Amino acid sequence: MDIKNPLYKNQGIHVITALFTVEDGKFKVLLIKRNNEPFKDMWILVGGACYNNETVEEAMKREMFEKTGLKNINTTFFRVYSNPNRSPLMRMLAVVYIGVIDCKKVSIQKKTTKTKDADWFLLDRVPPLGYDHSEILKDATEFLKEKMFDSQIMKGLFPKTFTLPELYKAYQSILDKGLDRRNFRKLLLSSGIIEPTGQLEATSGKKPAKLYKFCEK
Amino acid sequence: MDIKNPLYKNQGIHVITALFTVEDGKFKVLLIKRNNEPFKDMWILVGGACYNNETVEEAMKREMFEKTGLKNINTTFFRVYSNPNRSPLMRMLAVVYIGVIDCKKVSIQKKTTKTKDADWFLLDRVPPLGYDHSEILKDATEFLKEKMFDSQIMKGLFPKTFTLPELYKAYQSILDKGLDRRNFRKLLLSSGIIEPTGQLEATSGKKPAKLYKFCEK
DNA sequence: ACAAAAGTGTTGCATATACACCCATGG
DNA sequence: CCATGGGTGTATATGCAACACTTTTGT
Repeated sequence: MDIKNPLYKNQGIHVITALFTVEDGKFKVLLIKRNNEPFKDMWILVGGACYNNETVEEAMKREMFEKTGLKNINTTFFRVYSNPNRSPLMRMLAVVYIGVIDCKKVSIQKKTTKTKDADWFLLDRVPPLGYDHSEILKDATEFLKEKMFDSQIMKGLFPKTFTLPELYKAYQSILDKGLDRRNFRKLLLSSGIIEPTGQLEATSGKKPAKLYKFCEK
Repeated sequence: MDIKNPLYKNQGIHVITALFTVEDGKFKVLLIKRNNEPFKDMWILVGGACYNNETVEEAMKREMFEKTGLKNINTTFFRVYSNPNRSPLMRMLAVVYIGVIDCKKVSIQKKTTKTKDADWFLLDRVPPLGYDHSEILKDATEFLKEKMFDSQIMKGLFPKTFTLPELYKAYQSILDKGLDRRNFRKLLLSSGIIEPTGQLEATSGKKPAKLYKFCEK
């Protein structure tokens, strides 16, 4: 392979994460505001370029840390965007991940050398995004709704333990529709993605709920 | 983005297709023999580098044509392989597709400038492959077996019409196990991925079977 | 004993599985 | 009329959806 060949040279890989949360019953996504061209001052999903010595998973984690200060984020591969013109300066392939975390358990770094702001946005209040990130976000939201029921994708929202009523409310917020409370319970319990811990929540004023956790692996 | 930055420069994208067939009841994969370093004289899956002006889908189709002479192959995205050392000369991300075709309806170009041979291999007779293609082939085979029942991934084997007994035999060959003939019929008919054409096969010596086709889109 | 929220159960419908018989054709 | 292979049906089990009642706690 001739790395001077103009057909191949100057290709790059974007690693992007659509990071979601549920805060006070509201479904939100994390965006960062760019400090440099291209798309200076525009909001985009968290991400950046993959280095030569990294897997895309490693690059995705590094970029998340560099641009938001977040570490150990649980993410799932989503898909690849490869339109040659999706980035204006050079040809950048995009490898996109999806994650969900509890925004109250972390603090987001607002400014870095490459970003001038970072914040959680309600899904119906997202501004036009740089690159093709508006399209990516739309697709990623659909994907999350589908995969919530048969994957550990929601583990990041409840990394330790949770009650079924808590989980139920989070699912309703993301799906933006009502679910049968009792069937939801049966569905999740029989799915094999969560397991009981045998403990009860610390409560006040009502019947304490049982604590569950997402299964390991 | 600084394209002289050694962290980013000289990255490339491999587009790879695990192309399968069923010939005389035998499940096979198409391999090509390399003519150049690296992995000179070794067999690999069909693929090559993505150009700057192509989507990965377009590159996948071009590479398929250049290295085998095959056009209009129906493929499905499988996954990304990003180990930085998976290619020895430079960092190459791999975007992998899966397809299934009828090998009797096409002729494979044996030699090109980059390949010195091309052939269908029984899955249990595949030699050690170049790059990380042995691992990719193993993963892709698993994926095919799972997706056969709820996607159009098998459309390439029967691009026009087929009978249910023909389809049944192909499925058994790929899964390498027995299925209930009558339940297979009901499963496929109710899946919505195939539809009857109203016609019968041209037969000799037995009851003619009805012809079906994969639904459009 | 009451309010509030957690937890459990039942029934019907749809889908999947296991299994047996009938039908159309060519020779 | 028979051999070959295609096509259909039924009974059972399993999974999902709609729906109502009981339990536990703090006050």
